[in-house]
Amino acid sequence: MEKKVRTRFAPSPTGFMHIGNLRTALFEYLIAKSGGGDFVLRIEDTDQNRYVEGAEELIYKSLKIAGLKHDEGPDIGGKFGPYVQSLRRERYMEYAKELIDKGKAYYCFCSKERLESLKTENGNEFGGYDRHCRNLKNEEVKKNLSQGLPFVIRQKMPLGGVTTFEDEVFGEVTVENKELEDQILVKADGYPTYNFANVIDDHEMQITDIVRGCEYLSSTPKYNLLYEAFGWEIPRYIHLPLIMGKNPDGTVSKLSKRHGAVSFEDLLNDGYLPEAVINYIVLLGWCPEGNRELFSLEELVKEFSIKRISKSPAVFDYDKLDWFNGEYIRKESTQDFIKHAENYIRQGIGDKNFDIKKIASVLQQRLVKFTQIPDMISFLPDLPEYDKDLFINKKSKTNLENSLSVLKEAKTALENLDKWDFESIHDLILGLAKKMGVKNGTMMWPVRIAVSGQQTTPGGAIEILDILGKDESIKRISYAIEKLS
RNA sequence: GGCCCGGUGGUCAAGCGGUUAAGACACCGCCCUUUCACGGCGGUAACACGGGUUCGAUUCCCGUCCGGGUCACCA
Repeated sequence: MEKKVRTRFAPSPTGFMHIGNLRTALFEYLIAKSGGGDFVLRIEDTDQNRYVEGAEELIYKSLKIAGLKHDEGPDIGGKFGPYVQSLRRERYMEYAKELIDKGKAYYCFCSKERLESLKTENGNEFGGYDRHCRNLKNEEVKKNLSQGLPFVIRQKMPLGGVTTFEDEVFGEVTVENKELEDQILVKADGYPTYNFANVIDDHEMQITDIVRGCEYLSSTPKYNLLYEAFGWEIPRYIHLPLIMGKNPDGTVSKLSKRHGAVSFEDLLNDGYLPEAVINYIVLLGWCPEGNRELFSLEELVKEFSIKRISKSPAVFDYDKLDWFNGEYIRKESTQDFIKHAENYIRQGIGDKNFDIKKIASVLQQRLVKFTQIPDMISFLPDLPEYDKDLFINKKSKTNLENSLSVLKEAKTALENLDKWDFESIHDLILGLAKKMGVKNGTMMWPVRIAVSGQQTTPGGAIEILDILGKDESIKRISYAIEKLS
């Protein structure tokens, strides 16, 4: 029987959810779920210098918002716990010692200063560790230990030969062992390094599929050597192509802070919907079989296939994200949209008592992201100062003269209108246009300019009149008439 | 610099030896229209280069070039 798929998301608590990490989590989730397996969350906090307050909560929160529900984790438990590495600290040392006994690892007493001088000495910034302590005599090791000398434990790499592994997306990758440094497994503070803790935990938690960014591709042989040293089964590797960001000079590099908002929280604060972000990033390095692009998470679970993960890096493109966001905004129910937009709308209209629902319905059809709202509707509470040339529009056949007469007619008609709603205003204005023998545009354009003071607006003349209300609308039209007289 | 990986329009991408080389975003034009947006229609635009293999290469192999990743007591 096929073993049940188990993937894990293993972030370190850095205080933000990098978009690359989110994408990795998403793929891990999809691989687990599409195979009917489990998705495990493990916190990798082995760097005690990097402790960030509240970081773990942020991880839970982000996963929840993204809809990536884990089956095991620090917050919900599971039979392979604890799921926080600092809580598993003792076992790593035991495993490291086991490796020493097996002759696959060794104590190293080199000082950081010595290591540093190794690099500067020969002007060789890429020079690695010189394996100084690899062949220390047993007595010497014992002596150093008993003297309480600080030490690290290093992995003993084979000096020759090659290590080959199979990656599900990149295929067979071979690295010469001499390229592999005797990497540190246990640090001087007794904590394991990422590379070591990762292997131990993945094995203990019975992770079957290791999914991660392909920046780990070249260090994977080190992992395999560890698995082999322990005699453990090597998991499947699934390395994901990197997400790149555009640099100001036109080049690209691994997406990072300098490319702007790249954490999930930033994107959310920027007015993007989580569903849109998820949908967009899943298409970065993966594509479905057909031409469809819009997918819910559940649909992705059905559709996902490791076979269709691509190898080449993908540039993160805000234009496309914007498009997805617009699509998702338009798909929202009116209720949901209002829920998401309300605060932004209130921010835009200040203390004015406009109908939020009416504003929302006008916005939903043309919004790209929620943060645009205040600017888009700022003309509602306060009529901006504008140039009367705005009344001139070729397509609508308007000029200063006919705008004035249209506005005068509109004003009196509007003043006599008792019932102020979309329907009534609509009929009135259109009737007026007919009466005056002008095309609708010639009627609407001046009115819209008069009540908005802007060349482009969300919604047309009638919607704006409706939102503004009778008094304010007439006030603005009067002002325009004055301006044109 | 060593090693590893990649290279189809500006971006995401299908393709898997024979295609008029899909589709989406962006851009441009037209239509719709009450401005904008939405929607509809159309358009510009790509197989990095050089060698092989083959009747035939975007597709397979090699080299070059370009891009990225990695070389921490970070993850």
